[in-house]
Formats: sequence, structure tokens, C-alpha cells
Amino acid sequence: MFEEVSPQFTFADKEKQTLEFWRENDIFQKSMELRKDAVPFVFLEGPPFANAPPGVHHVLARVMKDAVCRYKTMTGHYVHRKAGWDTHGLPVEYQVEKQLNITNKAELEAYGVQNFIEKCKENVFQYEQDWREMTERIGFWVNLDDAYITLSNDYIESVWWVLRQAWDKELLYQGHKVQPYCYRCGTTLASHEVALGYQEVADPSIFVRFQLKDRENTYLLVWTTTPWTLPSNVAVAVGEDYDYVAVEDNGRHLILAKECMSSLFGDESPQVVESYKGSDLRNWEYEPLFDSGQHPEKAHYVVTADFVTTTEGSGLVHIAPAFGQDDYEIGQKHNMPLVQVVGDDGRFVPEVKEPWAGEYVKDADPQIIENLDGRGLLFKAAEYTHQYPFCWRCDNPLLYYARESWFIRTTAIRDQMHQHNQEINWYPEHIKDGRFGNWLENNIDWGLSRERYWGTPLPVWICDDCGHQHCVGSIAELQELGTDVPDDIELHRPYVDDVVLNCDKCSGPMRRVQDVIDCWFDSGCAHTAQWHYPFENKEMLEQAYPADFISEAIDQTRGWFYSLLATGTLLYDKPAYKNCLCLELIMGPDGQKMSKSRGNTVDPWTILNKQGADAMRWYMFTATTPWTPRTFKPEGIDEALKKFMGTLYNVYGFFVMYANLEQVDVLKEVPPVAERAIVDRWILSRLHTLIDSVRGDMENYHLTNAPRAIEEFVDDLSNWYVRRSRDRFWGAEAGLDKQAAYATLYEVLVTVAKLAAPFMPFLADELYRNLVCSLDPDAPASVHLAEYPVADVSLKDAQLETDMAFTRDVISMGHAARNRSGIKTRQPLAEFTLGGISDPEKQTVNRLAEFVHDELNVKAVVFTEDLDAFAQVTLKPNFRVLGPKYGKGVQAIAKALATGDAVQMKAELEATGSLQVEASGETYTLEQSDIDVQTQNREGFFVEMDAKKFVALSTELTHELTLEGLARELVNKIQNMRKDADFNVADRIKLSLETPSSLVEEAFEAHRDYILRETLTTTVAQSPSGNAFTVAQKLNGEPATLSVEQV
RNA sequence: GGGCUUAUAGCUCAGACGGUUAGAGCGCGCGCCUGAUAAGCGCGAGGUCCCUGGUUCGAUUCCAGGUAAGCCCA
Repeated sequence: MFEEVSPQFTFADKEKQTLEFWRENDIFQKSMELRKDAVPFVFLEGPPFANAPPGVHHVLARVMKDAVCRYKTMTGHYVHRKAGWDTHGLPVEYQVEKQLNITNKAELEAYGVQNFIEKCKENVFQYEQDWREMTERIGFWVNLDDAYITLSNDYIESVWWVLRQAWDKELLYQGHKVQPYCYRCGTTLASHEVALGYQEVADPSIFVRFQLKDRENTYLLVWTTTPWTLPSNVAVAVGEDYDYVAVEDNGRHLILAKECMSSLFGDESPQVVESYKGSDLRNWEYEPLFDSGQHPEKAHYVVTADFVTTTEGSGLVHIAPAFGQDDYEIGQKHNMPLVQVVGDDGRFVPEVKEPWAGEYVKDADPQIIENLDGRGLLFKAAEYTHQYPFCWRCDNPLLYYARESWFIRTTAIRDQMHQHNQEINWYPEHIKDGRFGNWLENNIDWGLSRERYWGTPLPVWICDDCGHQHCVGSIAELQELGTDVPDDIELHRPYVDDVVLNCDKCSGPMRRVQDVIDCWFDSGCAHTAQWHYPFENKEMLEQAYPADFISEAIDQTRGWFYSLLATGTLLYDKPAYKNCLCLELIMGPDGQKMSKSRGNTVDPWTILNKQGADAMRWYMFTATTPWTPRTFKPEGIDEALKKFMGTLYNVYGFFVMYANLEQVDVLKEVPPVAERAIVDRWILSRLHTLIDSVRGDMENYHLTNAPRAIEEFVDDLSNWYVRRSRDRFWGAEAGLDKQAAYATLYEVLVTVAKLAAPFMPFLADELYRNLVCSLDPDAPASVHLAEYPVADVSLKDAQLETDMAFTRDVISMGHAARNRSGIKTRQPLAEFTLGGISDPEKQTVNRLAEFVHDELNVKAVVFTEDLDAFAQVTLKPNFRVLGPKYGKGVQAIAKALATGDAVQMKAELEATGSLQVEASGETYTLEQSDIDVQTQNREGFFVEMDAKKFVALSTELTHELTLEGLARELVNKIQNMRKDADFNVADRIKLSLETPSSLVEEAFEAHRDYILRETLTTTVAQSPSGNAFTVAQKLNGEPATLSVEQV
């Protein structure tokens, strides 16, 4: 006996019971233990931050990972699933600062670095519980109790080891580069961080006159959008090959690029007084705009540079080496001074002898403009809208500063990274040579250091006395080189800051560089640091590198996908992962990017509590491919629930209900498939075809096609197999056919449960446990411990599948014709006419005629060749065949066929096997395969047709048919009354019928056995007893009063 | 400004190595079936397959250019 399937339930509640079952029986652990000696499939979890609650996009990523891991486990792999947490970095510091009301580094230092990082540690796990609950609830099997955590000493030690490897290969170096800098956070940002914060802003756009020396009344017209950098100006750059002109403007001569004239002066072209090439202007000196202090190096003259354009501005570019990469390089090249009049706090230094000393640079812009205007140097001021980077955490504009920092020389391993990228399977594929490949090609050295507090400390020590540098690669080495290093030293600031090493060159004191490192480097070492390699688990790394599978959102292209590849290439010269599934973003229900400020976020819990995890998962898998941006529609989840899960559950409920009622032992006397009914063989063929396609899709990480195919199959199962087999399950005589029906549906349901288990782990397990475990105590206790189905080729019958599809198509047209006729399906009809089909198709219909009869309630199927009688015939060329043969002639042939007498041509074609067509002066001989005979509806028949075939119903009713129709009407009414009266399905009843209609009377007598059998009537009473359920009915217009009563 | 991706019914999505009647589900209207149904079936309305040009006998499909959206980069 199976456990009864109650109709009263919610999937969400059931899932909680399944979770309880998994927990109590350690099913997750067992699923791994079971495969301990199997071929490993290495999954690497991208560590999330637990300092914010998880959102739906996290659910997406987690269910994708889960489905792959479950699938691989069921197909016989050992899938270790270590969770991970990302913990370091600016986001955490920023949250803690907000919490403590700290706005700058000075306040932070005053608060105390030690106190601060302790707060960071708390903050990092603020939402860990939420993450745990969500992870468990959605059924993501990952070992959270053995997670790698980037803040742990073990993890940091491994990261240090990685850095030491880079150091030994001379790939870790200190450099000086212009970098985006956030004055509030007090740190430079990596390029991928900068990318997060571009916004469109309006900045001043000003044109300034630079007075030339030695050329009276002549000025360079220089453009800039950052007036605050003008006090640091040291040069003006022009394009060597551009044409420049000096023009007359209000008594002054202005030099600008010829191409910029119209944009600056409009239609009123000023008079050109002289022309130059850019190279002519080289070395011309000009008066500095501001006194920037004394510098020994020569400055304030014109240079040439290839980055100058004339599409914007004036063709003359202001150069301030302290504030731009191009500018910095120009300065280096010409040995110009680095004029830096802005401090780390983003304000002008007090030494500036101008009113804007101490002002924040952007606030100083108007003052500077006013100053220039007052001195008659301002030519034009306007606003300029462009994309400008802001700090992704604190939203303040970034400033480009020349700063010292530490780099990984990734450009040295660019070719290897490129090569390893080629070895990775990307899903979707275009990422490889598209977005990711492009990014690798444009690779620049990785700016690693952050002038911050909460992160993996950069393990570089520098000697106070001789400047010798050393990178420490382990705790042991730290203890060896340092004095009084505690055994339990924590590898964080400020603890490691206190460690002083002895210089092995000069015995001087070595102190640590104060920086911490980019937290992307932390997570990028996950393949190694999760094992505390090489200090532990040496054999694990060998097994687990590279990972077979990772999956994260597309924004990780420049993040984790890159950092893993970079560190992996650096360490092992191998790709870090073999398969990478890139997920796209999730849009809110309004189609806009989900964000709190827009208020279109969806809380996963509202769905998990209401519709449940399976429905949410199923929706995630089937709605769209994971690499397409998706609009998250809660209605879509309802659809998954009702359409797919509901249907499957109903088939399952149907099976259990009748298997129990009829006390069928589905495991005994199972008939061989060859001896089962055709519909059994059909659904089994469909099933095994499905197994192959699902496996194929899963091997290719196509996590959308696989469940979509399952969905389609379940629809066929419910709406064709069960629908056509219903009476075989219920009431039929015990015997081979009944046994076959039960065995078939049982096999199908168990197999579907297994197939769907990776996607819908809860419901699949419930089905499996009730269907399998209740019969076989030795079976695996959960579907997730079972083997994934393998297709049995011998059960696949492609012809049968095609034939059934064709027959269903015919039947569907029959339904349409019935609809048109207005005669309800309960009324049997004599004949169903079918035309326009080939001989093999006729055989198909004959073979499957029982389906046509039953489904359409017709007594006979007849074929006709007489197309004309029912349909309008047209002949069309078979373009696919004729196109290559005749090329241009095809259109002429089409015209000839369309204008000729279709009936006559068709007759000729059938009689002789070919047809001569005159078209644009040529004669073409067409064969039957060259021509499509198409049909169109002719009004006035109850006919339905598609392009080729048609069906027609004869609607004439004989007396016998009328009686049979009435009998079925009676059964229908009685069944509905049973239902209305709340009888049980198996209750036997006493029936009474009172009618003035002799027709009803006759129908009842003629079909008495049938009516009694269908309605489980054991007694027919002359008149109803007092407590019978009585209804006055109309049966096809005939009055009758029916009463039913349980016996 | 550059790269990548996407554009098909009101919505969510399929699809065609280029072939002349482009599909499904949801939603809407009408009808039907049903003692497995959180159902199902049928019919109807609803398409410039984003636009322009090219290649071709034939383009929604291939190519080029554009437009719009998304992501990434500057």
C-alpha cells in the first residue's frame, strides 16, 4: 500500500516535511558518502558576502549550482560541496563606518584600528543566519559547517603563500601610477571597482586663454573639464599632424585646431591670421596660469601627444601629470614636475596661496573659473555632460591621483591566461572570445593594494635602514624572521603591523607596508586557500584543481572569473575551472533592474513561504535560459506550480488512489513491454527518448532545456497517456492489460521523479519515497541517493512516437470539427472522414484507430480521395526541392500553378505521375514530389483542415446513436450527482429514474448494463426513498428526475 | 566613445543549415470535456518576426548600417 495522497495540502508545507526528513536522515551527507570512491566532480563555490540579506538573484545562482551538483551526484560522481564566505573589503568597512558615524580615516584611527576590525568581523556575519536559512530552504546542498572563510588565519596564510609565489616570480611590485582614488575612503580603487560607479554628470567645460611668451597678444585656447587641475598645469599638448590656426577674436589672436573652429565660433568664422601644423607649435612657451611654487624642471610649454583629438574641445589639451594617466606619462617623458597641490583628503593644500586653499577640489571649480574670468583669461564656460566614475561604496566622485601602490604583473602572464581561457567551456559560449577574451586582451597590471584596514594585510616588509624588501609567505616564516611573534598571531591589522622583522641585509628593523590587498584577490585564491594549501590537504588540491564547474553572475567576468584565472595561471599555469556558467541579472517585475531605491525587489521568502522552493526553482530553470536577463514575474511561479507540479502531482495522486483501491501489486507479474498496450509502449518510448535528451542537455549545462522537456513529457503523460488509459486503471478486469497499465505508469512516475530530482528536489523525493520506498525497503532511502535513469534503447520507438503525434493531430482537428458542428462529444456520431493524407499515414491512423474512435466518439473512420468535395485545392511548388533545381523559374512555376485549374492539374499529376507546366516561355516537367497539394476551407461543411489534410464529420443521427447519446448523458448526470452528494468514489448506489420521455426510457433499457457499470449502481429502485439525493434534469432536452443514494 | 548580448503575439518565451499558412504557455472572449486535476480540450481575437539597405528565384532567418534595451569597458 502507498501512503494516501491527500488533496488538502500546500507544496510549501510538504517541503518542510521533506527538509525534516533530509535533516534527520543526513541525506545530504549520505549522498556524498555514497560516492566517496567515485570519480570526483569538482564544484567550487563562489563566496558570497553575508553582510546583506540574500535576494532572488542569489537564489538563482544557488539553484543552478545545486541542479548541476545533484545531477552529477546521481550520475555517479563524488561532488564535494564546500561553502565559502567572502569577508574582507571596503563594503564592510563602509557599513561599519556608517554604524559608528565615522567619516574619515582620522576618526577611524582615533576610534582604534583594533576596535574597528573587531566590528568588521561582527558585521561580516550579520546576515549569516538568513543565508543559512535561505540556503537550506531552497534545497541548495552545500556544506555550510565546513565553509572556507576569507578572514580566517588559515585562509590568509594561503593567500600570503600565493603572494609569495608571485613575489618569487618577480610578479609583485611597487609602482607609481595614476589611479582612481576615493578621498573619502582614502584608497585607490581597482578598475573593476571603478566600473561599478560610472554616472552621468554635468561638469564645467571651459576654454582658457594661455598667454604665449614671445608672441604678443597671442594665446593658446585650451579646453578642460576639470578646472581644479589647472593650478597643477605644466604643459599643453597638441596633435602633431593636426592643422592649427591663429584666429582674430576681439583684438586677440587665439590658436586652436582648425577642425574645432565651427564648434567654437559657429557660422561666423573668424578671420584666420596664420596656420600651423601641430608640430610647429612644439616647445612654444606660455605664461603659467597660477603660481604653483618653484620647480627645478622646465615646464609650461607645448608638447605633442597622440591622444589629442579634435572631436571635442579645441585640439589643445591641458596637462597635469598628477591627475591623469596620459598626463603622467607626458610628464615622465619630458621630465616635467609633478605639481601636486591636492591632499589625500581631496582638498587643496594650505600652501596654495589662493582663496581655494583648503577647499574640496570640485567646490573650488567655480572660484577658479571666476578667477580666470576676472583676469580676462576665460574664453568660454559651459556645462559638459559625460560619464564620470564615482566610488561604488560611498558615491563620492573619484579623483585620478598619481599614487604609490603595489601591483601584480598580470601583463606578464597575459598570453598564458589567454591560452587557458581557450580551454574553458563557457556557457554561453560567446563569453569566451567576447566579453572575457576582450577583457584579457586589454589586461593591465592588477592594482592590488588598498590603503585601508579590513583585509588581508600585504605581507611585504621594508627595512627602515637599507630599504630591503621581503614578502613573507607563511606564519612560520613570520615567526622565524620576527621578534616575539605570538604563536596565535592573528593575520590582520593591527596585529601584524606590530611585527618587526630583522633585515637580513643590514640587521635593521623591517616594518610592514601598511596596505591591505584587494578582496578580489582573496576570493580569487579560493581554489587553493579553501584547503589551506600548501600547509594542509596537499592531496585535495591535486584532486580538486582545476574545478570542473563554477557558476556566478556575469558581473564576475572582471571579478571572480578573472581573479581565479589570474591566480590559477600564476600558480599552476593551468585554468582554474573547466566549465563556467554565466548567469544574467534579474530584473524586477516592472522590467527594470532590481534595486531597493526603485522598490521593485522581491523577497525570496514571500515566495518560499507561499508557493515553495520547488516552484521557485522550476520557474528559475524553465522561464528563460540563465544567461538571459530575466524579468522576475511572480505569476510565472504560479504557472510552474499549477501547470507542471500540479499536473504531475495529480497523475501521481491518481495512480496512488487507484493502486490502493484496486490493491494492485505493481512489482508483481509485470508484463514484458512488448506485450503491453500500444499506449504503454508509446509512453515508455517517449520516456526513454526524454531520458536521453535530458542527459544530453545536462552534460552540456543546458539547465533550461532539460526541465522544459520534462514539463512537456508530463503534459503528454497526463493529457494523453492517463486520459486514454483511465478505464484500464479503474474497474477493469484484473489481468495482463490492467497489470501492464499499472506497471507502466509506475515506471514512468518513478523515472520522472528521478529525472526531475535535480531541479525539483522536494516533490521528486516525496514521489520517490512513497512510490519506491514503501514497496522496497532495500531501495535507497531518497531519490537523491538513487541512480539517474539511463535510457533503454530497445524501448525507444521513434516511428510510434511520430505516428502518435500524427494521430493526435488528426484528433485535434476532429475536435475542432466537432466544435464547429456544435454537437457535443458525448453524442456518438457514425463517421469521421479523413482526406488528403498519404497511404502510410492511412496505415498509421488505422493502427491507432481506437484512439480516434474513443477520443472523438465516432463509430468509424473512413478515408476519402475526393478532396474537391470538401476543400478548395491549390497547388504550390515545393520550394525547397524546386528552388535549387530551377532557381529563377520557381516564381514562374508558382504563378502558373496558382492560375491554372488546380483540380485538373492534380488529376493529371495523379494519373501520369508528372505534370507539364508552361511558365515564361519554358516547359517544366514536375513530379509529384515537386508539388505541394494544399487545401483551404470551403464553407458549409463541418470540416477542419490544415495545409495538407482535412477531416469531416457526418452529423446525421440514427435512432441508435440518439439512444446511445442519451445513455452517456445519463451517466454524466449521475456521476455529477454522486459528486454533488459527496459520495466516495467507490460507493455503490441505488438509482431511481422517473421520466415522462419514452426516448429516455428506451435509452436506459437499451444501455442498462453500461449505465449501471459506469455509475456503480447495484440497485435500480422504482421510486426514491426519503433521504435520496434527487435532481430534476434535462437530458438532451428530455425531462427526467434522477435520485441516487448510497447502499 | 568601444566591446559583447538581445530585439518574434498584450506578457513570458520557442523556432527555422534561407522555402511562401511563424508556434507554445499565460491573459482575454466563446464553447466543450471531466469521479485524477492547484486541471484539461477546442475555437476566436491578437504578428511590419525592431528599421533601412545588400546578397538571393526567395530574407523574419545570412551580411552591412542604423535604432532601442541590458551588461561590461573608457
